[in-house]
Amino acid sequence: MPRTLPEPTAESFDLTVILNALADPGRRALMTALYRATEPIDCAVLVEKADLGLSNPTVSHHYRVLREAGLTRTVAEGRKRIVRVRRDDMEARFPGLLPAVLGGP
Amino acid sequence: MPRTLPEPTAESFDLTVILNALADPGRRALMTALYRATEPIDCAVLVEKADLGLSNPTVSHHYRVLREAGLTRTVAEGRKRIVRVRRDDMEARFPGLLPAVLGGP
DNA sequence: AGTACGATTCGATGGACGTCAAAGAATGAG
DNA sequence: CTCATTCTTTGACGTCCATCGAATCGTACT
Repeated sequence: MPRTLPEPTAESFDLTVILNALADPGRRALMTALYRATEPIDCAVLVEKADLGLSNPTVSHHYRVLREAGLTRTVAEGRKRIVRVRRDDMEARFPGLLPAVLGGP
Repeated sequence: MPRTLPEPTAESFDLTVILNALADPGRRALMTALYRATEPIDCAVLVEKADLGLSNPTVSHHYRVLREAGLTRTVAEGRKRIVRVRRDDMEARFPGLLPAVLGGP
């Protein structure tokens, strides 16, 4: 039974929070890898792709920051966490921001 | 005799530093006001436009952070500081970033 | 039930950041 | 030359943040 973890509405996005989230190299590495993936992806798989040298609690913390900034949507499916970029909401509120920061269209 | 204050080359721009600079509301207010101005502008005039409730040392600190991130170019002319956005360098390194963050084209 | 596994939370620690008051240059006026 | 004005630097203070180890929680598998 999939549960969507708490996240802000697109209307309540705060640019300061978003830029702070993207300002951290680890989080941006996660976002870049996630941004390239066209499909929702398992958090554990993504963190391997990003290849950060960070402990599990720290990675979990970064996922939370990204989600609470509105950059990602996380769905809990059993033990796994499936994460994706909220492209449409981000494009609606801050057009062109993600492409500019993460590269590519 | 105008002196250009120290600044990084466009090649050495660091996205982490740039996003950190833009993540602060006060600095972003300065940048937004500066971005709208098509001409180089006196720092003191700009800070009035932005209307931050900050002390002089703090404003000076923010100007320095923006400059050292590569976002602005500051030229000292006598007692004045003339500042402008490094549009071309920013567009060359991170196309679309400033428009996306500061709004408008 | 019990165990194993993945993710989160808690507590602590070290460092970075924003802020200001006071001291320190630099420049223009008298 | 001296003084006054304006910006910058320094030092200090409080706060926030990234990070990790250990403990906790929830789920799946036997």
